[in-house]
Amino acid sequence: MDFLSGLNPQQRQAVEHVEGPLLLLAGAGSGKTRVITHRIAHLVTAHRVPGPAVLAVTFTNKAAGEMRDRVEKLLGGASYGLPEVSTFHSFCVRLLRREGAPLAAIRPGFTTRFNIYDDDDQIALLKQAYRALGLDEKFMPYRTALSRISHAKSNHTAPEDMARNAQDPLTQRLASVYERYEGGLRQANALDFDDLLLEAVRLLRHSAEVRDRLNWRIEFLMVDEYQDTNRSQYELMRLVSQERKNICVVGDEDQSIYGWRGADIRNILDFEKDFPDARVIRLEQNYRSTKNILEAASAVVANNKERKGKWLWTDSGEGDRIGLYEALDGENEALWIADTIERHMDRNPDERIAVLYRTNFQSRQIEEALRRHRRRYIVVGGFSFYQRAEVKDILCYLRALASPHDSIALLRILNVPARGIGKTTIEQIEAQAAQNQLSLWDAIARMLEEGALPGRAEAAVGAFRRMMEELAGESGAKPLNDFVRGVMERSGYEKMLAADESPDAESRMENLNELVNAAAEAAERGETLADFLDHAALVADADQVDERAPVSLLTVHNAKGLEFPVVFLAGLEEGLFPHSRSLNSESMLEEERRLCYVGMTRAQKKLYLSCARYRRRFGGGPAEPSLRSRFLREVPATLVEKLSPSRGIESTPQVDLYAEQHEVREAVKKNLYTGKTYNSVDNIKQFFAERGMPAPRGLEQPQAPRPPQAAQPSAPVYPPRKETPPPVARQTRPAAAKRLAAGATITHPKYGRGTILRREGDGDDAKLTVSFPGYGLKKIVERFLGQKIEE
DNA sequence: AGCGGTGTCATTTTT
DNA sequence: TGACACCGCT
Repeated sequence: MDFLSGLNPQQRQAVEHVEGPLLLLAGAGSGKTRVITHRIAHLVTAHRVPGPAVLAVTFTNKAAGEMRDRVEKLLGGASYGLPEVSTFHSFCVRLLRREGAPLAAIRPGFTTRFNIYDDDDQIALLKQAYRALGLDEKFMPYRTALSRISHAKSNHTAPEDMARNAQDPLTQRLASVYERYEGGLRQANALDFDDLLLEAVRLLRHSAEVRDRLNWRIEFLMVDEYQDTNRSQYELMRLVSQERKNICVVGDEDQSIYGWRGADIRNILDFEKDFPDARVIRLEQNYRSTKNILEAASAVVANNKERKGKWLWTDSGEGDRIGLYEALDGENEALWIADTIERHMDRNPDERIAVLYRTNFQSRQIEEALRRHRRRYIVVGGFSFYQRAEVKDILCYLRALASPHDSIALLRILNVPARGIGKTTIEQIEAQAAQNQLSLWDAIARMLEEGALPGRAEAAVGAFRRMMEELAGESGAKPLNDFVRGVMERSGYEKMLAADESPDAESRMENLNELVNAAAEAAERGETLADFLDHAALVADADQVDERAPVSLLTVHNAKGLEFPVVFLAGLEEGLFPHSRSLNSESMLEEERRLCYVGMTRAQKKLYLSCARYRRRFGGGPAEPSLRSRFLREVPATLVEKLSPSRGIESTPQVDLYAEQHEVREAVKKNLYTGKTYNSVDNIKQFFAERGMPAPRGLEQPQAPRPPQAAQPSAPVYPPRKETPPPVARQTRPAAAKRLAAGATITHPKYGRGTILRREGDGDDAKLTVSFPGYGLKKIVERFLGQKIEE
């Protein structure tokens, strides 16, 4: 078989590279998956490398699955043995389960039957730590604490280190939360996602035997999306490849968008330093987008300093210019998007369309507008199957049955369904556990023995314990799916749902049936309960990305790795994209810019950019004026076609147009809009069914006629404002009221440097909304700022 | 133990 | 707007 034909010279070089470190800088749409899979196939067939001696590591299950499929297809049914394609985390789990025993020497209590704690579990553990320390979320939001702890862990900062180096009382206390958090993990013999990597690294450092064995087995290592690796992933990959140095990393520094999660862009920027004899190959030919799209995106990202520098080129034609629409407000932006989508679909019904945005809340208005056109769409993101509350509940039963000392799992189900174990009782048990360093399960046992609980509580807790013991006795005695079903029945969970009259109880029951199906499939594959739980923890596979959906709504982060013929990138405004939290740090701003680059390069044929002059940030408040994103200014004007209505806000609102729009809006509110988010086909179908309407186009066989009231909102007109003068003021009136316009940087005596996002009012009453790094958004009366103006 | 009212707060999220 | 934690009531 020949895996070299059909490749461009650089791709071919990469595929033919055999020994030694290789850095593959693969620009967007440059065919990197093709190169990786072909290189694997080439190694196996031309160089007689046994399949299993190749390890390819990715971040997502989806990427791993795709790669595995493609390699299998390339190698056909031949008997080379298949390479190992795995996510970082599942690779670590496998390693730790199989060969992790030596870790017990340096991590007392560790066994290879550890539990895996996901997000929810982490938060539950944090809550417990807060409670024990008498803290509440006002001290620090859970998410923030979690992120800080995660960063600390990944940098090998122990709780003691954090406490010692703490510069402020907040960090001081966080250190004790961190300590408790770690203690809770140990107590339950649990590893969080960070630990899976960290412990794998520790294992390989600690045990020369395990390390050598692994290095001997894995001859070639490939790492995908290298720009998104964090420190421990980097260390892990180094350890795995240290013997032969046959490490090939593939990535694009311009697409590094997970710095906030600990990804370290230096891993890719410094690869040549870390591996001095590394070969570097750039894949710069883009096979995805038109010339105009590519140039526009490249021009934007070229403003970044932290990059190795690439310039993508393409053989394809110029294509259309980039459409730019400046709407009056978020609603009109959404209406315009929906309208433009309709026109596209009329002309080209088979071209998939994506609407990308920076933050999830933006999807609401767009959904609303699409629903008005009865256009079928999906929202990517949101809850995956295994994260749903009811699924998680049953999984926690299973976990608590498989490992009774998994206190977080036990805590979650202790009184679900309600069985008379109240808050006070739970607190007592927790206190007992904390005092004597026991798991909740052991604490329960001891309190029952000692008669330490009041009569009613004792009966309830005792009954719970007996139930769990009985259930545990049945584990393994019957097929997994029967066991799961049994748990649902005996725990009373099924009964609880049956008694629930609320409309979504039915769908929750369906989800649980689905869980039983999943268990049945696992059983057929010969998996044990423990295998099944690993799978549930590591595979958050959602029923998401429906490839058939003609219109997808998703965040730019979620769009990474995808491509669409038509792409809308919405909400390009200062403070939204780039996000306000990034405005004060150069490196964060560069990440926003990369994010913008990722968004733009998803488009194959047509790219639309849009922004709004006014935007309603949260619920009810008035729409507030906003500034065009700096990224828009970075797109060369020659590549842009302005689509904004000629009759802009400068002109007086025309009453008839406004009235017409107003009517439409009212109709929308009455007939269609419920304020809820519908993100599955079934929901949309149900939504229309409830209202006795025909289902949206594409959902039903006979195509429903276009609703007559779907008017074309072509010339958006803004309702007269009550207080603030029209926004034109800001852009055409040069420095009328002092020079503190949005975008300027100021220095505040207390908060330091900050960027002005908004200005309200005038004269002495002028209020500024300023984003300060580390403090968030603050409103400040201009008068009090004195002369602290920097620019 | 479970409810309803009130206050607070709002990125991005591969595993 | 809407998700949540908390409080006080029953």
